[in-house]
Amino acid sequence: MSPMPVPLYQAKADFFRTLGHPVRIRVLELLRDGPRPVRELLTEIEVEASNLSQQLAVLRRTGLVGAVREGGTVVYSLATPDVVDLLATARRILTDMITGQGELLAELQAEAAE
Amino acid sequence: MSPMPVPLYQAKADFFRTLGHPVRIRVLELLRDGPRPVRELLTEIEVEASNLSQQLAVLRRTGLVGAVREGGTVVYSLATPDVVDLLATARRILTDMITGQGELLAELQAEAAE
DNA sequence: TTCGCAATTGAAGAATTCTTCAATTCAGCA
DNA sequence: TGCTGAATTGAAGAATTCTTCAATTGCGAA
Repeated sequence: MSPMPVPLYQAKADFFRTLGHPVRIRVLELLRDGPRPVRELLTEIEVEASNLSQQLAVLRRTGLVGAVREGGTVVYSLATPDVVDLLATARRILTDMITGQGELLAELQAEAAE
Repeated sequence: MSPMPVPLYQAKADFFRTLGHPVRIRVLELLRDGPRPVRELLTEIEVEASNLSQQLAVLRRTGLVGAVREGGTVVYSLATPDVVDLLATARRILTDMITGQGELLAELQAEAAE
């Protein structure tokens, strides 16, 4: 059983880390439905333009999104549709965990009522 | 079209952020194959005991893993098997993205062939 | 009890990431 | 040319996360 080469889990961690920001999550979810110009992302995400640009830059560096200039605007899109699967799986896990907490809460309440 | 409630993408971001650390990734991948005592994780992951404990605490708080004390040792396990899907999807995306950067690609393929 | 091992905790400084501001680039148009 | 709106960039301080150390807890054996 060979040990996992060192740089690999670092790469995986870096990858997940780029997803670990609310604005970047929002961008990816908006791009699920197709390419969008920055201007449009900006109207849906309440954040300063320069901040959005910073987060878009992070996503670009990681290679999760691509950007194309079209005249005066820049249009962003997902680099791979797999991202959609990832977000869906994450949501499922989150749902499970919240449900689990709900059950736990219910148990605690039932217990307290005895 | 109602906007996504604010705390939700924050929750998603927090979730991904807990995955954004090489030691935590390693732990989750080791737990894929079943529950393991801390002592055993420690032999496979080269890190100080207190550091591993800190990272395990992060995973516990997020609810991704569970811990049970068995005598002198503590055994960890995945809280939900969905985590396995998430890691697999992430690997697929990484594979897509780094095609052309030989080293990492080879490692990913070797891992997939296990 | 007391010792020893396994694991965790709290806290401090180091390192990284975020947010914001000012300045800059780029394209289109008067 | 110069002006405007769109988007990006660089840099600084603020905020968060990491690593490490020392101290502590829990449990079984002597």
